[in-house]
Amino acid sequence: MTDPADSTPAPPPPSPWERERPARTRAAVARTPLSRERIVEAAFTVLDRQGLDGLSMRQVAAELGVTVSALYAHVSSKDDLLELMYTRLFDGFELPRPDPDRWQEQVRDYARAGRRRLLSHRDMARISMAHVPFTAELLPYVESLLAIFRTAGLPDRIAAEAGDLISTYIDGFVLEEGMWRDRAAEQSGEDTSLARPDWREMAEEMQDYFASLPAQDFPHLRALAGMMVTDSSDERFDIGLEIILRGLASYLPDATKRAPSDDGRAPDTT
Amino acid sequence: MTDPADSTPAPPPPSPWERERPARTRAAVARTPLSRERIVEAAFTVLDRQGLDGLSMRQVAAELGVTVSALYAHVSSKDDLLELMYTRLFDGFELPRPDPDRWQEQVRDYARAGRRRLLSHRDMARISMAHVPFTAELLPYVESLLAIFRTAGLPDRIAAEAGDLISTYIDGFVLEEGMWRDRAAEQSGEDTSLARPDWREMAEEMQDYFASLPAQDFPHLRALAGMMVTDSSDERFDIGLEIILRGLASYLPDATKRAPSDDGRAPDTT
DNA sequence: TGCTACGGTGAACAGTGTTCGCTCCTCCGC
DNA sequence: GCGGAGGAGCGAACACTGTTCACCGTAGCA
Repeated sequence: MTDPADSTPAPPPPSPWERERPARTRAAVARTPLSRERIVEAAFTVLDRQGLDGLSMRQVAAELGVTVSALYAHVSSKDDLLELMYTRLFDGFELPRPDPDRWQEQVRDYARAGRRRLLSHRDMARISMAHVPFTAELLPYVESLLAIFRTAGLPDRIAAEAGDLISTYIDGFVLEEGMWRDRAAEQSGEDTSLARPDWREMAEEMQDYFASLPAQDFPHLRALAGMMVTDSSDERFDIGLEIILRGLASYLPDATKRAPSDDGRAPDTT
Repeated sequence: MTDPADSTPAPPPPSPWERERPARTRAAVARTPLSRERIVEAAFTVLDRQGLDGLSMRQVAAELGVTVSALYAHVSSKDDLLELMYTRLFDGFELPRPDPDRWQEQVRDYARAGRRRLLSHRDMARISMAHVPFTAELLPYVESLLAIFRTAGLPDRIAAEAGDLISTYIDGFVLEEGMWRDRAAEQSGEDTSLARPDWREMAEEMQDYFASLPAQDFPHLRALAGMMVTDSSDERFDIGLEIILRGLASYLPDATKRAPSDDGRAPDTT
């Protein structure tokens, strides 16, 4: 805020012509007039840099070169801001036209896309977990998911629960991913930027710990040590997803046809 | 933790004999000397009264008639305290001896008991969601769950993921329950003690809202309005659980035998 | 009787979300 | 061209938060 063109990445370029915008007598530089959109954008910047615990209204204000109280003219509270960020997550999420023959793949795509979006911003799963997509602008997305289930032929009770189930699964899975990442980061480097390869290191450490447990008390934990904590989370995510999908498929009227593994994409269980 | 006598519900009774403990000159009353256990207990009291957002170290200290800094002699941080509370949740959780023929019922019992415990303290699901049961004293519980899955005959990869899956499901479900409860409470009565019957009222309100949506844009949401938000959460919990169990069952070698609904307890899908 | 050890105190620090009175800039109507 | 009105942003304040640290009073031991 000291000089024009300082704190934000792309302020209007200097433009020597138009000597207008005479750089207000105040410290505030002449810049676009602080909308909800700009606040949300700045909040994401702070979130990615400092995590949810470091996301304070003052930090967001500083990011914009503005005082805290200015934010409250556009955002009614911090919860309001978090809800805006949550809603923003769904922007551009593409809604498939339900196809009964491809419903499992459509759900898979939906879930994977959801996870990808949650991973696109630090601690986003924590924010997502604290909200429910029942605001007016998010209803189309839950409608779309329910459409897939219902047109696939699932009973209503099952379809209604399935939406909650996979949403919870996505959020919960990514949340746990984030916890592992945080734990790994805090264990070695304070600054998260340098502590990238320690994630793998921590997975090994955890495996070693499981393997070191007394064999008579923890036979199963030892046996599964290699699978409980693995660095390829993608695979784990797909497995959990597949379990849910199979459970749902068992409720289809013609369950016999597509029961165990028919669509050729289910991960093998070796 | 496995003492024959349960953990702490019985602090030393007043004992009118022994007029000692001369009620220190200070404001502090003469009382047992502030252990970790007593701090956790007080924290639960504050939690139930004021919720997680109202659970501050100062409140806990006040509950004990003690200054904040005194707490830090027994508890290294607030996170430490929360972890203690999380661990305490498992106290007395009974571990079944895995029985391959009853594995589904055992998992159901496990899940229902878990949910019951989460419901026993306000906002407990939020605390649980932020932790992972990989500390030394909690490992027996995950071992026990894995034992059920493995002895039932599930492939290792599936068993490893199943533990995470149902844990996440339990936490996520109860967390959402709590959000509904909170929303209903804040909508009418500020004080949570008087706002009991409004939960049902809000469910109706939500159903009405869904039913009022434009029929052409939200056909499925309208069709499922009655099931998305119902006051009998128990039923919804069991349905989600059943979906997961069926998915898991589909991975059993002899999947044909117990595929759709054999154990007679699965809820019908009418 | 003196002394040490320790559990608890109170004040302080740096930070939080939120509110409110005020200043100053901009723009509109005259 | 000028005066007034509106409003955006400022800065200080309030009531909190988690955490630390120098101090002290009491208890038990020598």
